Amino acid sequence: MTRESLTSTALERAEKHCKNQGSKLTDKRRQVLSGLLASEKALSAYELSDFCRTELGHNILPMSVYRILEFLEEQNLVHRLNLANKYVACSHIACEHEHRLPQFLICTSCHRVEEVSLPSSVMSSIEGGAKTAGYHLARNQLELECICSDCPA
Amino acid sequence: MTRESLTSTALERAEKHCKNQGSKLTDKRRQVLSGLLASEKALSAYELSDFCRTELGHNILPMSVYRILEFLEEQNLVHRLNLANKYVACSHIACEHEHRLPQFLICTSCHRVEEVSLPSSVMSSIEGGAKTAGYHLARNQLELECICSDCPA
DNA sequence: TCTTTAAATGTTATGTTGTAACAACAATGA
DNA sequence: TCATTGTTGTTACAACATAACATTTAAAGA
Repeated sequence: MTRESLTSTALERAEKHCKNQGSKLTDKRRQVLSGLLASEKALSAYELSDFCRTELGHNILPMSVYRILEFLEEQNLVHRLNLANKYVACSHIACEHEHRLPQFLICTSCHRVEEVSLPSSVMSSIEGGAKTAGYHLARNQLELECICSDCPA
Repeated sequence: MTRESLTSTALERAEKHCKNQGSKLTDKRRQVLSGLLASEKALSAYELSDFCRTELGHNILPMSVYRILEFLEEQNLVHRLNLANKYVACSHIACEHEHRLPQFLICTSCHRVEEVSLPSSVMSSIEGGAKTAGYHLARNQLELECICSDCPA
């Protein structure tokens, strides 16, 4: 499947998903989401604002981008990467898979991001280690600083 | 052991450690490190600058704090938490333990931080998952967003 | 000791990320 | 139509971080 058709499929599903939730995927929200889907890598809100303007011709100021990203994150359509202060589209919008607890491999060099699913035994073992220390996990989202295969070690 | 004696022990060891590395723990560096050791929780560079001034009477501007934290991190005396944009003193300075790959449980509510060591099997399993996706870990430092036992869930 | 050099710190300016507060506009339902 | 709510625009500012250059301090060699 081409990137374009994947994107349009994802946008259709996102629209249905929002409707099911009783909210709306407005034009601006669709533009921001399509920007993230078109990007090869994670983008900050400011970068995404630039990307939408220069690549897609959509003028969306950073403040609006923040608000829209917040909305899209509530809808599980995008993920915020706290380790990088950047955002990625959820890689499962266009596919049939149920949404699982996400783990992210973030290339610190080029900001390419891979969304993976580690064995649940790993996550439960981490959770167990936290519990021993008197903590419990606030988000089961794991973010790992990596180097991808395209970047020099 | 009291917090004060732990701190002075840690500072002594830090000084020796630096000397072994051919570098120096200057007055300012010692002040910044003692600030972090005295703090109950992770601090940003600006917060640490304030803390040193108001609690310890040491005037160190944020720019210097950044430089000094960079130095202390190279010496493995402090850790930068990318998830919170804050810094903590390494919890192993004063103790005999060898420095292992650190994992951090970070309370997102009060910024209290616990430095733990998860089983190496967990880390290797994570590393394996990354390798499958064509990534390799850049830092074996795991940062987990948690809620500590003192904070309401 | 004196001089030279390098390291550390001070200072100013600016870039980047994120939020607060309020205005304007649009969609919806009574 | 009018009121209400939700969405977006706009301005201002707070917090985090770095760049560039000046000044001071420490170390090393003559």
